[in-house]
Amino acid sequence: MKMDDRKQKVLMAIVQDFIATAEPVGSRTIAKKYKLGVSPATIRNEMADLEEQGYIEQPHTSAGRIPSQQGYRYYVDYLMKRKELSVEEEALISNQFEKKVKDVGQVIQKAGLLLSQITQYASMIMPPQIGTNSFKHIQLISMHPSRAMVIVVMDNGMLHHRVIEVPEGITSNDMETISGVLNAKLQGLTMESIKMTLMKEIYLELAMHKHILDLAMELIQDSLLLKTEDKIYLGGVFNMLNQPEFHNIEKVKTLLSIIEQEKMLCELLADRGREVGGVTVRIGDEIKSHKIKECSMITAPYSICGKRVGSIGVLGPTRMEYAKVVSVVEFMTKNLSRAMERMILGMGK
Amino acid sequence: MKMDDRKQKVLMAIVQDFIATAEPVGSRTIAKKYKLGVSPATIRNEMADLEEQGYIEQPHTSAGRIPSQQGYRYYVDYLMKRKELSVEEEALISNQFEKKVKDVGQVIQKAGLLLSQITQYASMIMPPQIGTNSFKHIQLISMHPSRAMVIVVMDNGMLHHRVIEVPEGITSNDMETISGVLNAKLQGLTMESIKMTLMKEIYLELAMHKHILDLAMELIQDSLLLKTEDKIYLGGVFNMLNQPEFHNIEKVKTLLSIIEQEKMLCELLADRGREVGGVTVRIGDEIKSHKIKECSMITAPYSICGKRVGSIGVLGPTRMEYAKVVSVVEFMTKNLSRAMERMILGMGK
DNA sequence: TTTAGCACTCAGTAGCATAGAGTGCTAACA
DNA sequence: TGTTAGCACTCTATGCTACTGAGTGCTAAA
Repeated sequence: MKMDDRKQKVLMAIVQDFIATAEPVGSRTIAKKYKLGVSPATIRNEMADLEEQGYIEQPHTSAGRIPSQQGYRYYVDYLMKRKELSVEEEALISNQFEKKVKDVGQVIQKAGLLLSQITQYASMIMPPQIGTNSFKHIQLISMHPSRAMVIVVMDNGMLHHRVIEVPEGITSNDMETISGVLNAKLQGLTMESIKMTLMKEIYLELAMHKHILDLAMELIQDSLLLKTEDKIYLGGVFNMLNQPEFHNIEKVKTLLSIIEQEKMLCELLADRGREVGGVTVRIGDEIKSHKIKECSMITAPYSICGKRVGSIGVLGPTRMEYAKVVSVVEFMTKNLSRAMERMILGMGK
Repeated sequence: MKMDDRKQKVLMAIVQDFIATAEPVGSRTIAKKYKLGVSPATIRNEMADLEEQGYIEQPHTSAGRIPSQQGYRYYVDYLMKRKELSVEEEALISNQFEKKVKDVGQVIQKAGLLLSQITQYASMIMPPQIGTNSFKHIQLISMHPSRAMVIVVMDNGMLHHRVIEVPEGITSNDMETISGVLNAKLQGLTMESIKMTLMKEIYLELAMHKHILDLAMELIQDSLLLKTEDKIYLGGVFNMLNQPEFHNIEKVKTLLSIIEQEKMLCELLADRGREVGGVTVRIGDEIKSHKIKECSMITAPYSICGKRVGSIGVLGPTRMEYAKVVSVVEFMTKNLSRAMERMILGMGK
């Protein structure tokens, strides 16, 4: 694993140059551009070694070298220096998050847009998961003689609703009663605590409205249990088309067909692999989908009051500007966390 | 405008063949495949006429003919025969819509998915607009000493919510009072009827809570006025990549960059141009966006209880299967209308 | 009015030579 | 022992040419 200092410099030059140009890098280029103080011939020797060790590869004999997956990994783990955001970029993000927003969805959307604008790759954002949050309020609203809307509010501000069928003859007053009882009994509890015992208690109290109660409970359960909402904000996928590796339509197609399978992406976002300082970098095959090829993914969780509630991520070609994206993603999680907290808890403006 | 019978047949053959193959159509092909009972030479003469009149064009001298925009228009207006859906397709749609669904969003999503699956083009669906709907219920819920959530329910089942800041010291009871008054005064009214006079009345009654009332009213206004939500469901954009006209990356890029500007699409969806039997077909330039090239759009409104509340549409290359898509779009609006009605009004299962 | 025949046009493709980038190896050098 | 210059070699990319084939438009005959 330990590597000669000069080899590291050569590898770094190759990775950086390839990231910048998308062209295989030759020994002459390195000697000229990165002034290691040695001749191309020496660099060629180093390159031969690096290739033997698996850090770089050659598309064909008369071409320069490109980093292998292992090469990128070494770069990310040992060589890369964070590239901080420019003042303008930081300002752009901060500004956007200072503005008033209506709801969680909007914040998510904004974050996604920024992320893809700044990185020029695709962005993915998983909205706050509510699996372990607690129940805040339930409201039944009569919509029609035989229909009612159930609204469930979670204490983190998320909201779920559904229209259900109710037997005719249930009055608005009945609904108020049911809402009242449910609120009194369930408020502040997490799903784990809503045990059968408790349920029985409520059922007794509201025996007359068993049917409607069943439906309401179903929704509450759904809201509380639905772990991974399988919804995910995807943005800037089209940026990817500007990357030279996607000038080939076939590649674009496979990429996009994957991206449409949101579920799988969700899992990837949720799972934190080898995380370093909060940020996870997955390179090539490390994305455990045999179908995504030549892509890397950088993800990080954001939190509300220190509790991780969701993740954001950037998907780009393996030839990705890791140094930059890692910084952006990190900065974004901080801002997103803060914005979420402000919105939900009512701190600050 | 009147056209020779045989010319019509030739034009029809050219349009149909080009739609099917995406290759310029030659005189020999027409003579062989479409057996008009005349020789290629005769067809060549007809084709020369058709070209002169602007219905078809030639990419280059030694190629066959392709329909011009005007040619497609003539085809759609006078020649095309609806191609009804297959039994399987109808069943697929009906089945999907019979299933239980949670909310409007889900129905919309389902419709979009079906539309793009069946047509293999991109689908666009505008959710029900609430501009003129009436207010059903408002609920204030305390989330935190200085934050409350306002939930507004419209009588068509749409729901809007926002977290607002409230002065500390407002109790849950106060909120109940406010909710109560607002509900009593506003229920069933459309925005048009919520006039200043009425507002004053409420303000008097709730003078003590002016601030929070302002915020609540703001949300109600937003919910009621927000005409075009500018949200739109887009699906199956990636299908388009299978169309040979989009094998050129540049075209894909311009197409996709347009599609990202949802707002403009919204306007197109909302506006019904030359509508025939509920369905509007826009060919090429007729889509009033100078940037979308070589695309056609087929749109139709769906309704709830006879009132048009939204639109659905399909976007594809000008070389689109008009006959099929028109039928699909029409069939889909019917099903979507029914599903919406069922969900919101509580008819049927 | 229709058709057969024919010369003409032009995109696409295959073949071929050339240029250029980059390598690996060897031998000389510090 | 590590570094470098020189050189032969490999392989892609590019441009050129010739050829093929699809399809046309025109003319003259049926």
